[in-house]
Amino acid sequence: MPRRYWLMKCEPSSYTIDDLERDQTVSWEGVRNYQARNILRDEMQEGDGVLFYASNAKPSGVTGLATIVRRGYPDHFAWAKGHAYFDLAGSKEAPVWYMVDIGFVERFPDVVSLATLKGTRGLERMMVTQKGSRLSVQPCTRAEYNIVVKLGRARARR
DNA sequence: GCCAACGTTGGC
DNA sequence: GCCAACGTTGGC
Repeated sequence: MPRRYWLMKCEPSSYTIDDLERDQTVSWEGVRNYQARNILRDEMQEGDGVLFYASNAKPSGVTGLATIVRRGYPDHFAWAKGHAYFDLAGSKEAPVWYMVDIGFVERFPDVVSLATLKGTRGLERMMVTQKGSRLSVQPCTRAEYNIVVKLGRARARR
């Protein structure tokens, strides 16, 4: 299986690339959307590349890179009664929701803003640049990933 | 804070 | 199975 690439969103009020740099690895629980669940459960593999995206931020954009360090496994918070991520769907015996672990790779010196992504050739078809794109875990192509990495690193040379 | 876009729920 | 109502996401 060749290395694949993803974009994962998180609001800075919950977790940031700085938090990930401090923690080095973190479990990505709490995703409660079936399309995203399918990606977490079935598609992500250890070593895949992740664009770490800050949503609802000033500005929103890609703040760094991560990688999948543990492929999909059941999100046990889904059956923790009283927990914010508790969900009636599924059970320990028949899990519905899944999570992965991600690891820190690199923090960009500056955020690559959504406006920049939208204005960059080659990213016109990237999911995050489309209007109304709400999926919190999105696939992207290797070409798109590489373009964003270049943008993120280029800013260090200003 | 506003509101458009989206996913989910539930009545019928 | 349709679709209106609702709650959430997330850009601005």
